[in-house]
Amino acid sequence: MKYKYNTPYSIGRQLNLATSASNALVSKLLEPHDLSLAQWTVLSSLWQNGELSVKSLAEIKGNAPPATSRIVDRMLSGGLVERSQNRHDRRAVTVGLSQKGEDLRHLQSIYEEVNVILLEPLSPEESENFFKLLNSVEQAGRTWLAQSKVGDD
Amino acid sequence: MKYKYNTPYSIGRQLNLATSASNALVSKLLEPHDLSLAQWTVLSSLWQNGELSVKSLAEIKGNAPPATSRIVDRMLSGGLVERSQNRHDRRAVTVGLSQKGEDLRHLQSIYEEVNVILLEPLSPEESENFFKLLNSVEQAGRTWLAQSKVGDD
DNA sequence: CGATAATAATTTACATAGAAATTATTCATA
DNA sequence: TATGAATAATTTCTATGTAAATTATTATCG
Repeated sequence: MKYKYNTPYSIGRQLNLATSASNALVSKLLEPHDLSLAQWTVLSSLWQNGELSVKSLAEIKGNAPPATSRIVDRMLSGGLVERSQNRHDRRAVTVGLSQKGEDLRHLQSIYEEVNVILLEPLSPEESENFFKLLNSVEQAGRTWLAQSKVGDD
Repeated sequence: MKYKYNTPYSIGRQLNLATSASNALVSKLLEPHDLSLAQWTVLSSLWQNGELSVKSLAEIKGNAPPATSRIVDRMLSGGLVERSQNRHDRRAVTVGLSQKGEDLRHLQSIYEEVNVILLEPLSPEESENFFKLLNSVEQAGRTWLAQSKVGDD
């Protein structure tokens, strides 16, 4: 079979393909440390910001609280984080690093390795531009979604 | 809380954020038609290429066969596709459109609507460039992954 | 002040994804 | 041509994601 399939000129499709390649790469790098990408993301948020609520962790990762709540559960079992009650708001939970989680702080820089690998074919200007384009597209998507909710489509 | 959180300058993170916004947008557009993104993707592949094997569908979508096998199962139950045995290779399965799946062909163009929404803030040149950059990044990731397997890291 | 609305987290239900193992079939080659 | 390697699909297991419902707590406002 010489020619490949017909595929649409779809930004959504290309976004998914690139993201899935990126995520596979990160998973590979994290494998020796027994960390999933989702877990690394939580640790990274804590390394950079200190203690955070589940809501904040979810915001940073860009997904819904239930997903984050479960990841934190697993990380608790794995001894990577600690959970305590927020003193000022008893609804809220404070998630912080355990000693074990703190000791992995050197893994923070993995995202830089990934940047280097993914951006290898691009010039510094193109790389910078790419990041900005991704951000524009994300904002355009979110803006449309927010408006579609107002209109109650 | 005036200032947002500290987040890494991570291409992987920005890819995930943009992709998740895009996917949420598509899901919203497909909702009235009772289709998931995964199902639309299978239909789109069939609309553009005619009958395909599970392996081919998985390749086009860019994921592993088990995922595709399951989606096809659900679509069979929903009457969107038909399954038959490949005449030349009895291991292979041929997935084709049912009448119901054929009747949804007008939904093929949804990806163009999504392109318009996501690329709205960009000029045509920037849009074209963005698509190429996504492709470069995907290839860089896949190349690295393939090499890491040879080296048996 | 007290009723109602909003918020934080979790639970449940369901869809999706990958890896590994399994089965059936085909290919390659000695 | 017979046997071992490769391939196509599926099943099982585990991890992850969203949406909706639930619980507990806090905020708002008449």
